[in-house]
Amino acid sequence: MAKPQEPISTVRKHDCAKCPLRPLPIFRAFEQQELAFVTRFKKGELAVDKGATVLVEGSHSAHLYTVLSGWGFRFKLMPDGRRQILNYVMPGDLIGLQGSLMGEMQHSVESLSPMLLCVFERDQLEELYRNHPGLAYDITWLAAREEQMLDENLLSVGRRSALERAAYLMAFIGSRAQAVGLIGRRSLEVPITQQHVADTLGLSLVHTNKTIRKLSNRKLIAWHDGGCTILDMEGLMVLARWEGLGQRVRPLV
Amino acid sequence: MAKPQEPISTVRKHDCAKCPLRPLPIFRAFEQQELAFVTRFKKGELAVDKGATVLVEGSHSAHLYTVLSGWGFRFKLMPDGRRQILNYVMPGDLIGLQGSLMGEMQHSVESLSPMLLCVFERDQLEELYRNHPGLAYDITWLAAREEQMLDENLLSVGRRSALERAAYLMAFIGSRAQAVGLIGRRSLEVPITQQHVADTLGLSLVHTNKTIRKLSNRKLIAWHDGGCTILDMEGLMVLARWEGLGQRVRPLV
DNA sequence: CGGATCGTTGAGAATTTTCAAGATTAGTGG
DNA sequence: CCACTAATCTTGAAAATTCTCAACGATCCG
Repeated sequence: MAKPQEPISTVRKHDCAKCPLRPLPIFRAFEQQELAFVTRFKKGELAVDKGATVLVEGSHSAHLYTVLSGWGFRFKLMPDGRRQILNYVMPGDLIGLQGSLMGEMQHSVESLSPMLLCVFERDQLEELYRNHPGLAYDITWLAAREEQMLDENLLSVGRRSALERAAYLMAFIGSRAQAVGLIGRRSLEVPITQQHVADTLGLSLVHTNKTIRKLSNRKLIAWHDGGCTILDMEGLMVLARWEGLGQRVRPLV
Repeated sequence: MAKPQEPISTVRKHDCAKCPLRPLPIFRAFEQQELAFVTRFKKGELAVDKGATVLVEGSHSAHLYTVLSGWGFRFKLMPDGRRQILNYVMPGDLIGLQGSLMGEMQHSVESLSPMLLCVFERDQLEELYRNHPGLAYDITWLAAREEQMLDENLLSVGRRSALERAAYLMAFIGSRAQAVGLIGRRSLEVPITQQHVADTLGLSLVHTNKTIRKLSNRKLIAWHDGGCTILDMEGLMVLARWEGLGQRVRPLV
């Protein structure tokens, strides 16, 4: 596991009206009035390095974030150090909602690359719900989407073989990343280590290594130090017996 | 797997003002005005038998439900029949939200006992968000809680040994059931088969049987045909290395 | 150079699955 | 009442998967 570093905050603030994410076809268009509120809701930006702990289990964060750029992951630890990665976070994802609503964070979030996060204040959530039902609905929508992804991940860890699981994970990450333009058409590059894969799939590092090798041999992915490239999304999905996410237009808060 | 039966609907309608659930200490008190809306929001009740399919993957349900009484579970199937149980549903739980928000159900729900469900209409969700921000907030809260439980389940399936996993599951179900008065102080009776346990833990039926035997031998649970009794919640939690759910007061919609 | 991270490999050990069979119980139709 | 079926739980043993242990190679960086 990478040694977590401290977040580094910056003052620079992207204008929500010129949000680089919102024009993507995957995100629904916003009303002028919604945009205005979000602009006001946004308190600033947080820039973190690769390997930084963005949110930590057990803490009471006063903030929630929307990922503007970069990769990260959500995870839980057991007292004896076993780690389970729950999901990956990518641009457009809202993180810290659980902590904001229910008080204490029940999981941590760490970055896989430098990340830029839009910072919102928990205390303004109430106002959002009171005055902007459309945005409130969007937040619930995003929570339901996270739940749906967790359902898929749980099915995978519980019922797929090691090889299927690894194929599913690569296809899952790849298709999500593609939808938000994180990876180009020809450079499906994912910045994770085999330890991350192991902790996501619920497998040992050694067995993960051997499983990844099989995917490489089949030319479905290519692994290089500190990351991998997805070569054949279609093939991965077939191997995993996975239908793919319904990638419908979604809100961006 | 039990053969799913058809739901049976009834006309009888509990008065929300006399809701048998709301007085429980685990649920937060409602404003008079919230209660009034919920009463209007509630379209009726659905009574289903044990083994009924309440919601089915792939369908577009126009309803969502709050469980008034009984047990059930959420699950996903793979094309070849492998089944993963994602979570259990108990009184006070809201089901069908994913389907209502995102269109198509991505999982199914089946009953483990006769159940009584309060029926709400998807179309009125919008009005709820527009006019009752407190309730909207509650719904998001419930979605976040579901996500939190899924996180725990995923950690368990991914990183706990078979014995720990089984212990966790029993403690998890037991503590949730206790919180909503589903099981009395001395009769911690859970109506599930070993096949359900296997499909929850991601284990084979045979190995699940042997694992459950170990829990029985340690006097942590007692298994009888078609269900089990939890004997030692504390012991189960220690064995699973599980801290328990933060059982805070929660909303009931 | 020395330390740290990351990936790779072989081999034995442990866990878990699969296969096959049987016991018990409850319900059903004759 | 009885024969029969279906569901559930049990058990043993072989097979397959996965884990642990123990190395080692490569790269990067101060």
